Amino acid sequence: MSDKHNPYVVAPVRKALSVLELVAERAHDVSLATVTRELKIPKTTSFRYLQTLTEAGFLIHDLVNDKYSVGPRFRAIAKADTSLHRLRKLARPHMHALVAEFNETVNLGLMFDGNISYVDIIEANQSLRIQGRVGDRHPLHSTALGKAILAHLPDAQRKLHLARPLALRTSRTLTDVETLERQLRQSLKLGYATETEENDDGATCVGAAVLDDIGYPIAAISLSAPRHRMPRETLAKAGARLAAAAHQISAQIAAA
Amino acid sequence: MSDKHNPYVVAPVRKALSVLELVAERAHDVSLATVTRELKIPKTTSFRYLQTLTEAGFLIHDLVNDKYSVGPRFRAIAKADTSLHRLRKLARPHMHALVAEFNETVNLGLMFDGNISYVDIIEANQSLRIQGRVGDRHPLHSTALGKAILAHLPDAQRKLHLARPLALRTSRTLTDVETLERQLRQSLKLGYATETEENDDGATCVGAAVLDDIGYPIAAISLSAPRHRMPRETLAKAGARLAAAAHQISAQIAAA
DNA sequence: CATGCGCGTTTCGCCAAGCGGAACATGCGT
DNA sequence: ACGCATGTTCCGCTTGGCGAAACGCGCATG
Repeated sequence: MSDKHNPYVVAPVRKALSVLELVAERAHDVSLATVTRELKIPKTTSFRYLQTLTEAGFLIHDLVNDKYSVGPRFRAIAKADTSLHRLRKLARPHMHALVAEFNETVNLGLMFDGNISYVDIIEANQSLRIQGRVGDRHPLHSTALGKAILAHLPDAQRKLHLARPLALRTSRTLTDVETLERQLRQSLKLGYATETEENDDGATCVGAAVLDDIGYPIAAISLSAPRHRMPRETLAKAGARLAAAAHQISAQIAAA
Repeated sequence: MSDKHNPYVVAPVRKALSVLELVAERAHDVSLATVTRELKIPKTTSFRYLQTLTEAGFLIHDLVNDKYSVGPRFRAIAKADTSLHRLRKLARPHMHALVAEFNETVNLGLMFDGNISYVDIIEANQSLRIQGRVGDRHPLHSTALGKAILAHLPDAQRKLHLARPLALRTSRTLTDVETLERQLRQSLKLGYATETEENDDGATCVGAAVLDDIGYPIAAISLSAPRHRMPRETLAKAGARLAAAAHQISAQIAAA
């Protein structure tokens, strides 16, 4: 594509990104005149792109000095991207180790819009396996990922989540808040959460929360297997291993 | 501006940034269909913006899974911005302390395109003071900032810079490479560089390099004063203090 | 103090490119 | 094998992105 002109490129977008790059890479605030001179574009064009990037929050306009610099939206998404990229990077070796040990699918998920969002999945090398998909959303209350996160939330936040209607996913889905709260307290003690056919028939999962440096649950990892491959002892062993892995990931995150 | 429509905003740019935000904030790779659904835009429009952002390097397109994720150009400028922002933030208190102690102007500069670029300046509280401007470019060989950086460059890089024509800024500008090399070696020993009326008539400056964690000079700080306010003892004292400040800034940078 | 210049902002007419719907291509699931 | 969802290509339309010119403002200079 570098030697072939892409007919779908929207030229104003391309040029505005050049303006953003110039401002972000310059060590100091940039004037409209500097943008015009260095990118060799008409000053009304510079003016429009600077206004657009500022309106979108990617730049800020210092009205006193008539200079532009990087804005909060750019920094926010840069930080989001860095955090997520780093979380995945730190978690992956642990997930691979868990798959190697148990030969079951291991998932990394985040809480997003009051649900669990699957961020990364490393699949077991078996024909019969629990198969989530990256990008899928599932409820908090009926997944091991979700329950692990709920267990570590501050009381007020957890109560808010559990106050919402709790969907029946299977006949075994827990929807009684008191029962759930009791289970979550137990999970907090154990260091891992479990769900048995609460989200998908035939599936058992065990999950553990990944915490930030102040103990807030930012993600969770889980291991999923068909129920018959998860006798009580295996579940407890997997739970302990997930808790240890989640703890290591949390420590690595905090060490930055 | 939030309750008033800005007529200069370029709509495609604004919308494309929304696409970039969506992808950067999503914890996993995003499909064209997801962008279309979540931003409620026609799929050909999604397609165009995704192609444009990818062409610009802000996103990458995983052709196997037909998913988009954050690309190298976005990460590069995010990193550049973070680094510069952090450098300024770490340096500022040290610069303020130096101004407080000597009551002369203190500058932070970077090497940029073979010149020194002034990034931040804290001015002395005196009528007669040396007045640079943020954004100004000056030669390496005739400024304390530049000489401090040159002193710490690897031999090959320093030789390349000194091989270029060395402009006469004042009658005292050094242009003989051997003399400069000898002075730079001395600066390396002292921990600071000086220039006396080599860049501006009447001005004396002393500067020290800020190094990264592998010892490469990424920036420099300097103090500028009218020559008569800089007797030999003051110069030496300022030099030692600048060296100490630069060293502390370097350590803070490395501690991340 | 007046003038000129540089910079940023506003206006205006032009035209081409951005837009979006439709059609097409592909791959996957049933 | 068929239907559906997703991604890509095509096409005609219209409107908004463009850039030159004009205007406003502030600063430097004589």
